[in-house]
Amino acid sequence: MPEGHTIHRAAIDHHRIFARQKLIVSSPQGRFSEGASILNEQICSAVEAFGKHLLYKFNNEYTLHIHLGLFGRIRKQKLPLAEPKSSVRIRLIGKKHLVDIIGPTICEVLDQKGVMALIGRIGPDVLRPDANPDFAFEKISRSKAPIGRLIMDQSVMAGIGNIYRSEILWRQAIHPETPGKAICQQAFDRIWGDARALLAIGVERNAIVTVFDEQSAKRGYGEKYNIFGKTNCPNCKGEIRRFEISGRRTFVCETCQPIET
DNA sequence: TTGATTGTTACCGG
DNA sequence: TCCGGTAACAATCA
Repeated sequence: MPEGHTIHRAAIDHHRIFARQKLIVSSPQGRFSEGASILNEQICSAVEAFGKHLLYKFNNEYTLHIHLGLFGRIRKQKLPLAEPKSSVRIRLIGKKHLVDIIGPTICEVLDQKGVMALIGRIGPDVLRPDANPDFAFEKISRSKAPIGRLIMDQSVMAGIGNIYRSEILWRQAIHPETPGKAICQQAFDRIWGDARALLAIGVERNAIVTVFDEQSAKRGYGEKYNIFGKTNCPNCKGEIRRFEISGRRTFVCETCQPIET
């Protein structure tokens, strides 16, 4: 679930239901009691996403920092209260809604300095209007690491996860094993633009959708991916190669995505 | 019970 | 210094 679009969607949604409200913040399992007590009964001023990091800002200058990792989930419900699942780490309650944060890898309270440090170490987020893509291109064009690794490196550019990685590179006909330094400005611009467009659609539809043929448009659903988890290329029908980049499965059509060096 | 999974970081060796 | 590999952590489902 958690690629960048999930977090941005949550930020927009939670800002809508929580901003300017005094929140009840609790730690049902008691595993985040100190943090919860700092934030409890404070007014939420903003909810923002930076890459896959979610920040709830409060008027007392403290910020709740959430990262869902691979397994974390966010569950929003309308009041009245329901019993939290046993894996709920922190629960936020506003006037009409509650949000449970389930199994995050990061759940902590940051001060202003901590927030600055966090934002400083995250690369430009493809979904943020204030992102500077030049920073990412600069890093990519100086690296000999494969582009498939670089675009998913959140300190290079933020937001892309394992599914979008294979999908974007296939759509842009770029081989994931192409070294960063072999990626020209135009190729990078295509990657950045496609990432931004796809993740924005992901935010809207609350799903990873990278296929836009007539059939799926008419029906409103259909195949969601072009290449991820597939055995044959939808374009040339050839066999798709499956391998790993930094321990994560990657899919490539050697015919449609020729490698450049 | 085992394995797989839309993620990240600390640590270590080359 | 930089790069790649490995372990650790998280929750759920088939």
